[in-house]
Amino acid sequence: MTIRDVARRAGVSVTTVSKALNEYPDVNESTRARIHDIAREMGYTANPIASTLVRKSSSMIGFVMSSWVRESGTGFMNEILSGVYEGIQAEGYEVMILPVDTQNQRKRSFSRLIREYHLAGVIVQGLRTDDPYYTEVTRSDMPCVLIDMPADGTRFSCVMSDNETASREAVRHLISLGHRRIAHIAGTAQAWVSSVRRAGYHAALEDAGIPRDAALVVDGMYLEDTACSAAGKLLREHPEITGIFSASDVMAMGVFQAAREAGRKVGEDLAVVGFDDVVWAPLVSPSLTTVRQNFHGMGLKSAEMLHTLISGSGKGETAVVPHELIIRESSGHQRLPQFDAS
Amino acid sequence: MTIRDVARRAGVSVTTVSKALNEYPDVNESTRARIHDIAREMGYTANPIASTLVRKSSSMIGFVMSSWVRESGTGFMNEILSGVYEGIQAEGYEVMILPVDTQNQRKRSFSRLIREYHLAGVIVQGLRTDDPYYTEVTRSDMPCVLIDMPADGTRFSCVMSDNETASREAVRHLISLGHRRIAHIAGTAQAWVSSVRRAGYHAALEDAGIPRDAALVVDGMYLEDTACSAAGKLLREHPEITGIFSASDVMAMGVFQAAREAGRKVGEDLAVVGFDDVVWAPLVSPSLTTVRQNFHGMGLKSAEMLHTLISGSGKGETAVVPHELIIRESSGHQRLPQFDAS
DNA sequence: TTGTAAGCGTTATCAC
DNA sequence: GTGATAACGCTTACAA
Repeated sequence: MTIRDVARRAGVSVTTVSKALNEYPDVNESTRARIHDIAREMGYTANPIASTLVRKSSSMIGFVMSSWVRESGTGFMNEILSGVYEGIQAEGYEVMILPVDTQNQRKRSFSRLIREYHLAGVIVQGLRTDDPYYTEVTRSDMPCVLIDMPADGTRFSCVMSDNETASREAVRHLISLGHRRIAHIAGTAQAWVSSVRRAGYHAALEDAGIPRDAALVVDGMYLEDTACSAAGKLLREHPEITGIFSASDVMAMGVFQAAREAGRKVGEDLAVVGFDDVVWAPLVSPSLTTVRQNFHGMGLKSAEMLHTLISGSGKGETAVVPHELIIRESSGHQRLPQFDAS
Repeated sequence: MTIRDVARRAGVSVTTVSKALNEYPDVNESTRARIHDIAREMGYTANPIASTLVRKSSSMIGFVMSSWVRESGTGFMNEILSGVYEGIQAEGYEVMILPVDTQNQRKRSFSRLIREYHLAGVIVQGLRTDDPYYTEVTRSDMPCVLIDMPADGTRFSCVMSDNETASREAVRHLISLGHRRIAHIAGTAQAWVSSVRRAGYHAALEDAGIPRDAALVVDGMYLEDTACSAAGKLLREHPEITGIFSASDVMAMGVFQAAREAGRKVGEDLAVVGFDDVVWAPLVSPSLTTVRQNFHGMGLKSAEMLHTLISGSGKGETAVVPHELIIRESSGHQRLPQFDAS
């Protein structure tokens, strides 16, 4: 069934049907109503493929993410996507998920895909700033919302947690428990959030008048293994460390392992705070004190902001989604003052 | 840039270009080669929207799943999708994810969406057999692969774990440890896998000559809370139970909770086996003995089978993806014979 | 306010 | 082997 059938049935031209259904102003109110009724009755909806072809713009959006496997186990991609899908539902977008696969990167160009399918806009999540797709997407003039990435222009919107404040609070928590020698396991240098979280760590130290020590900041590359060996080295060379702030929960697990190997007890003689609050954070032993990010909220917000951009009803802006420090066992209890004098 | 530009550049008609690029036989080999070269040089690729419009078939497939939120925390949707995306990559399909949202079910008809977008086929995951979309999709003549669902026709393909054997092995494991009074927390009756897992449970009992007891099988609805209260009731009314086989890891967590409330020690005086091996199964305390499903493999296989169906190069069939019983702490150790005599 | 007709970029039909 | 030409189903100048 096509628009012609509706036109025939309504006794008008296809033009009128198209205009009526697309809510153009230049169509008689009663005609419009009648056409709407008939269309509903016939169960007609415009073929999106045909209208995309002529309009050169679809109601499909792209969701560019790093590969599925990389996020496997943390579960936050699900959260983000559930938010995105909730956000698009009202406006009737569809979404095309475009996982960046480094292996096939040469084969598929997203900008090509986006152009070919006339995607209305894209949401980009957690790409490194040196990822070819990052520049490819952001260089285009496509409506674009970046999650957890900095905007280098006003044409985009951004949604993110307040990573600096969150990190600052996490470290302040450690300080309030009496810790003074606090290390930081940072993420990849190429990931923008890493530098921001590091800044928050530094800010908290400064707030408390604790001098920075570059030797206490190591790169864990967001990988459990790397974090484990980095933390191990740290604990060996600086046994006076009593607190560690890890830029991700996954890396915090590496710290747990390193602590075990170093004969330290997390939650007792070593306080650990993570970042993300992944699903298993409350389940590990000891349960992990961490910064909860509202991933669902970020997905939802990004969908809403993308719609704003697409509809032209607003400019690009940055949205901050509230976080929350979740205190569990791994950060332990208040340290007794005398323990500090080591 | 369109096909006309390529045609102009090659000094042939658009028809010839189209035929050459689509590998039709009736085009001169040298012409074809030249056109290919020019197209590559110009970076031309056919507009999929336009070709979908005329071909009435796209290279996009649908992935119908239950809502994102429902799977949140288990992480297996990621696994399946990572497999699906790996499987489609070679053939160049795109994927449109269609999460079933019970709230908006009336608003969106998938068969309409599938028809409108001329999807080449669909993969359906874990819908209940009484879900309207299940009948909607399976009743259509669309190439279709069902994950974890029974095929009621030869037009579909199915991919699943051997749920019966897996359950049988899980329960046999409990029996081999010396357990005789073994309860089963089943999933929703409407989910097909539930009945199969229950059958496996019964088969294992029969294998060991242990009489069935209907009172030891309860419905946990795949929910942690429901499983918790069901298991609690079970442990209260049948304190002689020493082993519980749960049809999912999530429900096993409900069992853990119920055991705690009943003063039973999982892994010591109560053996628990789950199903799925979700990401946090090794992290809970005690770590969970469970059946590992190869979700990535299921996704991969389903993509391959869907391609077979779409390309017409094969009939629908059922693929079984290997599972594995992962023995951890929750099933405990060999029970001493004298403990049986209670 | 309504209708006619020309596209959108392809592929399919059918002559040449 | 190759090329006009007519679809595909829709939107949109432009004309009425």
